[in-house]
Amino acid sequence: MPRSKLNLVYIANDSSRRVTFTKRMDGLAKKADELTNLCGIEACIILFSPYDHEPEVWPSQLEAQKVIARFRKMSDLEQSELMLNQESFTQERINKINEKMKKQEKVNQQQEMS
Amino acid sequence: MPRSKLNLVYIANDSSRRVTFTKRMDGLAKKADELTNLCGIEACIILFSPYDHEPEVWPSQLEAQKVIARFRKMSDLEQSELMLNQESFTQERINKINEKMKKQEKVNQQQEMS
DNA sequence: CTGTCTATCCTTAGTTC
DNA sequence: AGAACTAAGGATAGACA
Repeated sequence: MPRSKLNLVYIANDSSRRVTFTKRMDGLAKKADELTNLCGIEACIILFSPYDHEPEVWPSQLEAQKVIARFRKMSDLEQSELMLNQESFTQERINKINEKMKKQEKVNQQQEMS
Repeated sequence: MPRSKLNLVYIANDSSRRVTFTKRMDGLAKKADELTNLCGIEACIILFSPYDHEPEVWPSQLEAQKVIARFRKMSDLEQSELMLNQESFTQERINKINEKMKKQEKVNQQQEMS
């Protein structure tokens, strides 16, 4: 950003793109480090660079695995909750229909008697 | 950082910690957005806040799933490579860790000076 | 390519409404 | 609570070694 305003577009030049990548990767990691320290939270960053055959992982491979595992668990939990909600919603509809059928039956019986 | 130098430690006060979380989460997402645009790469951030029962995911749930899947695949690949060529791989990692430690040491020294 | 420097732009803690 | 502001500290593009 210094010396010139940021242009948010792909850097065509290979070497300067690589330099920017390294600098900004460091910056991003530092920001993440500050955020997690200041707020006492867990986080991870995964990022693929064409410069390395392994992905960049912050803060560490192990920590990232932990965060991903927790993320997965929560996703699963959410889906279960969603299904539970749908079940109860469906059950509610069934109950309502049953109510209606009972009422209708009652009406039918009364009509037969008269 | 403005009005006072940053103290990189857990913010005890609940409401100001939450404000800082929101601001810095935005900042982090912006930085990640810039990095991925400028360098044409894929990335994701997963982060657990105590303010929400679901995790913050950047740039999106779907994109994160993709990145994680790719990460998993590469991890497997790495393990194969590790077995094939353990020495050079290990040496590379050792070099990287040494680099990181040097950088951190430098940061520590700078912080002590200020 | 890797590291250092610095002018300039960006981010954000504290404040106010 | 939440949005807007602003001074001050931080990040970084480009230049250089």
